[in-house]
Amino acid sequence: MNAATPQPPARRRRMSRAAREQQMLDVAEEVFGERGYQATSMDEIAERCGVSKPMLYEYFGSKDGLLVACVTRSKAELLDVTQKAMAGAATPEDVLWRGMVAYFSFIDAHSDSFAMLLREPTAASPETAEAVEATRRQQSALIAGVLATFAPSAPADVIEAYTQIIMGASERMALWLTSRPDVSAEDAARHMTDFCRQGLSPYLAPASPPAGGEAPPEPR
Amino acid sequence: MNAATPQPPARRRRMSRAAREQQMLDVAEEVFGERGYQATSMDEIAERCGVSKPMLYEYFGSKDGLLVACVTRSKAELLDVTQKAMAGAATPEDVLWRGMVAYFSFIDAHSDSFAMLLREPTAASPETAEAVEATRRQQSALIAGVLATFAPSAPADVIEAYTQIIMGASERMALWLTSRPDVSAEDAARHMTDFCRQGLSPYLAPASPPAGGEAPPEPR
DNA sequence: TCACGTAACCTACTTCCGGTAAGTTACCCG
DNA sequence: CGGGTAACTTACCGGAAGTAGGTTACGTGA
Repeated sequence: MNAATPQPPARRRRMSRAAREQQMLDVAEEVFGERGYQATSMDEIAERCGVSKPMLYEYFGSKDGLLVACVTRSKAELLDVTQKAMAGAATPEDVLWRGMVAYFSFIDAHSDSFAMLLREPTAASPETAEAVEATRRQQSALIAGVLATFAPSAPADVIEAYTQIIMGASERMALWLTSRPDVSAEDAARHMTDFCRQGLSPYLAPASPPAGGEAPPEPR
Repeated sequence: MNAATPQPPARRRRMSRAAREQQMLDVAEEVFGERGYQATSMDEIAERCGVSKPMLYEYFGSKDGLLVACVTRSKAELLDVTQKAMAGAATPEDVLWRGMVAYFSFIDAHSDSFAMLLREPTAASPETAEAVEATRRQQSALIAGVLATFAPSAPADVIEAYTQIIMGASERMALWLTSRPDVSAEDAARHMTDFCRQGLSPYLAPASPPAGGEAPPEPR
């Protein structure tokens, strides 16, 4: 793959800690995405970085540590994109719609590495799984917040349960999306918002204006 | 460690292929559940079976193969229990309710090993992940069937999407359930059915009788 | 009841990979 | 231009997956 590009400057350069770290994460994300966590060896990642294995351990401590770093970075980016997208919304419905579109679009664009992120994160030790679960909690917090404004009359346990429902549904939907080239991110978002709007209807804020207008393109 | 217990019947018995296979699956499910996939060694499973490692390879080919066999067996059992529970239902709503209760109850009862099943299955090679995904498709088929009777007016793509939504939501909900001792399987089932009934309402069969009566205990 | 074939089983190994110790080299700064 | 530091390497260990080939218990027919 890189046989034709033996690095323009044939000499390998020393890089600053920060730069090397980002490069390692880029490479690791790519290789994990290609091969899966198990099938990836640290030696291969190191080689693709043009560096030797102990460097990876210097920076990330362990293979698990590297995976967690990848997941953390990607999820943070995903969360950021989603949050920014929702910021411009007027109505709660619009928040939901924009959030979903941003979420699915991002995953669709990064599908190769994200398939791993959505399924692989639990690959290793319980502590690793816990670290990954922690990033998921950030996302739950965001969703719970949306739900609380969207359905202010819902009791706390319902909010909590529905947060889990929406998280699980979104992840599975994202996986489905990556396996179906004919389904667009908007399609996925529309199905999700349709389902969720109805699901939440018993708790809907009564004061919701008569449909934003540019928001969800109508259940067809 | 085992110095004090030199096995009550000091002689180890030879077992038939079928019996040994089931015992191995039982032990593997237990150990995977305790330690997680990665942290479990084939030697440990073999030792707990009172047998040596090559036997495991004789029967299951590889560590992945053993995991797949565990998952397949458990998921088949889960599917069976769920299907049987739904068989006795009168209305579509009741089908949904009974299915959910059976599903969550089963997972709650087997929580230790099922936490692994729900999160760990993708831990290994892509082929393994695919094998596990295949068992998931059986479950999708069941759900899609329920949806088709529940919401006969829904178009095919909606059925498909909602199937994924419900699968993901159920799995996430199951995970949440196992981490929350104060939440019962019925609680989880109630939240799911409430949400789904509403979510599906635009496509509901018009002829659905005015609420079963003994089915979902009312959204509180 | 005893030989005998087969299938369950084991010992002893190779290989591969995660992880580490200890030494080396490029670069920055005075 | 010399010294110090931080990026980097080689060469190794231990442990677990997977395997080759031999051994022993058990059912079965004479």
